[in-house]
Amino acid sequence: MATMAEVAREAGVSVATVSRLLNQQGTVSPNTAERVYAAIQKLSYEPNLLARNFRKSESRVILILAPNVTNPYYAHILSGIGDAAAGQGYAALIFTTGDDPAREREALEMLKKHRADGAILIASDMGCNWLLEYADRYPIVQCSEYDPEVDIPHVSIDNYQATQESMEYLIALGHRRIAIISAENAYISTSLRVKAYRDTLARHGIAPREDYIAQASRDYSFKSGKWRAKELLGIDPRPTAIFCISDTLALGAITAAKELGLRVPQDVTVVGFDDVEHTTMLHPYITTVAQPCYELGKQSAHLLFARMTQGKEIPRQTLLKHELIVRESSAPPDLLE
Amino acid sequence: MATMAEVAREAGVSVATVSRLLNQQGTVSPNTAERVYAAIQKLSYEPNLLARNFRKSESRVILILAPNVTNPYYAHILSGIGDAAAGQGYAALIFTTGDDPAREREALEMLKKHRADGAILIASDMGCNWLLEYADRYPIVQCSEYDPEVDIPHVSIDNYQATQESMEYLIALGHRRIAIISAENAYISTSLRVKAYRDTLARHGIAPREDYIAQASRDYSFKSGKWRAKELLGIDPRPTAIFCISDTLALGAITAAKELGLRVPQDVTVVGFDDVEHTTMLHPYITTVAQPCYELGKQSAHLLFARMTQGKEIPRQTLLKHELIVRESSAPPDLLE
DNA sequence: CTGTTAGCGCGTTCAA
DNA sequence: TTGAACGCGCTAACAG
Repeated sequence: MATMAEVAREAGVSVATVSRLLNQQGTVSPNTAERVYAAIQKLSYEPNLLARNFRKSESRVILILAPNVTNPYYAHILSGIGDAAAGQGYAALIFTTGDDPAREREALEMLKKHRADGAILIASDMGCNWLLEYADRYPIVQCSEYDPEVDIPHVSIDNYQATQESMEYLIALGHRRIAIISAENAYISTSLRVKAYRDTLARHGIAPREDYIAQASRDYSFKSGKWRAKELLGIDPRPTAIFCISDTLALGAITAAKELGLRVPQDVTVVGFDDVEHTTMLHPYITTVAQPCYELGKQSAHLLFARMTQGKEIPRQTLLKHELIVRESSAPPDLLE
Repeated sequence: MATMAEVAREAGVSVATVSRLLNQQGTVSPNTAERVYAAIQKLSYEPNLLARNFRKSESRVILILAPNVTNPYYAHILSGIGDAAAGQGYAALIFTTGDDPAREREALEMLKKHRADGAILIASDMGCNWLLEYADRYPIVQCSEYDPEVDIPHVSIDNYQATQESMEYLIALGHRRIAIISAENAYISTSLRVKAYRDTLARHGIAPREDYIAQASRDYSFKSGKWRAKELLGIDPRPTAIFCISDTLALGAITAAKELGLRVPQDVTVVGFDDVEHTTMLHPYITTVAQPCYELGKQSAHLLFARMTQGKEIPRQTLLKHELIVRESSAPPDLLE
């Protein structure tokens, strides 16, 4: 592999000139520029990023932490981040944490070691005692989840508002016995959705029943959704609608209903959250709140770049637009029952 | 951020000693070792990977090229690669190519620039004229797709054998009018599957009908599967079974059947390929060929590491086990029709 | 507009 | 067992 010194010798100039040309720093006469380019061509020179990055003390890498990479919700966010990063000449280093704070912390060490210039935390619900220290010293942005008490820039949607809209929609349809399948995690999205669920019911004078509030596994697994739904649908009086805080859970609820001989939406309405694409592949298509996953990722990356260049003078919170999409899994309750 | 020199000064030793200790190179007396560790602790020193990697002329990064990151098939492979890489102290740099050879090539330039030590190409159907040059100079491994004519190590499954098993299964069920939905791409998996489809029919004395052979979009989109299936199901005589080369296409075929008022599997059998998890979320559960995606990724990474350490003396082809999983979407044809 | 030069932080000789 | 010294390839400050 040719080095810059060799190129310089070949072109009969100094390394500084070659460097200047490559970095559009200062000015180089068209004449010598041409000679240098010829030399580069001839030796098929490629700059050594190991050396360049070392010299400039930057890695041009951003760290992405996600619970996993197979959940389509995360995958779409990653996609948005990846494209935005590539557009800025950055590479995305993806670390999966499996929701393990220890691995999360371990990954953030990469920042200290100069393996990455900044980090985006996707769906991290960390205690934030020590996270803030990192965010103070390094550019860190959170995506989709965050701690409202902690001052770390983040991109998300208005989970409270989105849930409220879903609930208003269900109530307008005529539903009164509305259950919810939430999840056993500490995500802000989860608590905001549960809160909006309770508040909206209360505002309409509907007393929330504690047995209508179920919790699925922390990773929103299909199976846990199915089990919780079966329990809910066994309650007397049976809920006429189930609001699920993720599409996977909604799919589980629909399967549970079918296995109990209940039709969706005629016998029970099911509403999801996220709008991951594979739910549009089989009937009934799910009524759900669409999140702009790709955009969530893209904006997170842009926010991170802003943080890296402009320092801490960036917005603390960016909320993107959601959208309630009404499809087939929701209908008015059967009032004759 | 403290440097090694500062640690050395603090401990009253030379940088060489600190370095030796950190790299378990040579020997350091327990006495001084302790002093050095104390200094490291006190200054909370972290080695600068930028400098270390530069010095050792290695990036400890492997490049992953994938068409996208949202297709669950790729996502699971990425998951396997990521875990294997992390286990070896490597970071996985994921680049999405959108099936664009230009972007693929651009990404491989990273190898020349020393941004990565090796690369894994997932589902790359490149012409391979120039790919071989790269593979000759750098550690490169292909995952899932490869060119049989080109000598690049790869990990995949036996697509021919797997398809043959599916076809034998359908024929054993009594099917004779079997259609296939393939895809408009140049993947080896596609051509092997189509070939096995034809060969197996022929071996059973069934003349293949060209109009039973459909091609969906190159990325196996749900919609294209649906359209192709609708066309196939409109043919007289109507096929009693459709073999799809991906689960997404199978989902499309099932939807098409439903929209035409046909029941699966009573009126038409549908078989898929890949066994991506979300197909187990809604009925009918698909009969499909399961690919060990995670393992495919993991083995690819191990193969790459072998290539990086042992040079070119590694197996050219690694074939992992597939499995035909019979579920609900397949049944004997209705012989009374 | 161009060349000389000084490190960046580390690993690794070679001597002691 | 330890230390002194060199250089990886590049950028940037300075001098010309």
